[in-house]
Amino acid sequence: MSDANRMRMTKQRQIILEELKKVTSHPTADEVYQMVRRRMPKISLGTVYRNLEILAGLGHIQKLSVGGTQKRFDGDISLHSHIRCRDCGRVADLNLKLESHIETEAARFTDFVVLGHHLEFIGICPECQ
Amino acid sequence: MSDANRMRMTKQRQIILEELKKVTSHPTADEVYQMVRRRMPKISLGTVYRNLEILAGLGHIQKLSVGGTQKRFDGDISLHSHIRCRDCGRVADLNLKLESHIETEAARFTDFVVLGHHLEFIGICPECQ
DNA sequence: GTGTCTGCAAACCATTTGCATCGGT
DNA sequence: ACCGATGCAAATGGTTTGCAGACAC
Repeated sequence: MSDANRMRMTKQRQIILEELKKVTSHPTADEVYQMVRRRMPKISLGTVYRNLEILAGLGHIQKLSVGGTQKRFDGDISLHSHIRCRDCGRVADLNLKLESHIETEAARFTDFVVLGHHLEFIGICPECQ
Repeated sequence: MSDANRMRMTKQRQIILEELKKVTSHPTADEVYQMVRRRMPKISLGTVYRNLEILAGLGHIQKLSVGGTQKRFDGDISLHSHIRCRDCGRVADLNLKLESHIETEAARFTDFVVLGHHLEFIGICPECQ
């Protein structure tokens, strides 16, 4: 699964990756499915889920830990924060970064080993205002 | 729903609130159900879900927007960040707060109306290390 | 040829909901 | 008495999985 040596670059996987790199939205698995289906009508939703998981594991895409019921995926793997619409769930990028030592700082307050962080804003998108 | 005047303080609702205020963990709906069941064995899971939603709407408890598949609830309604265990999903408080200007700052970078933010750390809890 | 990947459909799991009845105010 | 709340069970919705055949290497 996470061993790139044994991973096959199937047509399905290729197209999922391409479509995700094309957009700046942060599609849910089902939205990726709809996008990919235009180019490959026979692909199954299960395959989309499996590949999103694999591609995220390899670091080619990002699985977003945002609120809401559905997971969202991002073709942009750079560290950046997001804002989610309270009303429609849409997610947009927000180019605000925390100082890089925030995790070191956080480690002082917990007995957990700190691995990373997410900053998410909640708001109302232009469409919903 | 959100009109406190019309809300009845049923025994179920009372106990759910009490149990949640008792603990510093951040239980899932099912964990709350298990806690409440000790005092009220006939309560239904549906009632727990309905009341958690209502209590959160009234601001008596907090619904956490953390990653993971299950929603979690917090009897502590103060603004604070959390750290979630990558391996077991456990959530703990982390007394690290961002400067209060962060939302005003964020508003400059987006066309969303900014309403709030969540800061979540990911790590490995003592049990899982 | 081998072993991973796919499509399909069924299974899973957290959460929500319809409904008849109950109980707070 | 009114109308919101409960218990129960079925429905929902997103995601995962088992399996037999297909395909990348």
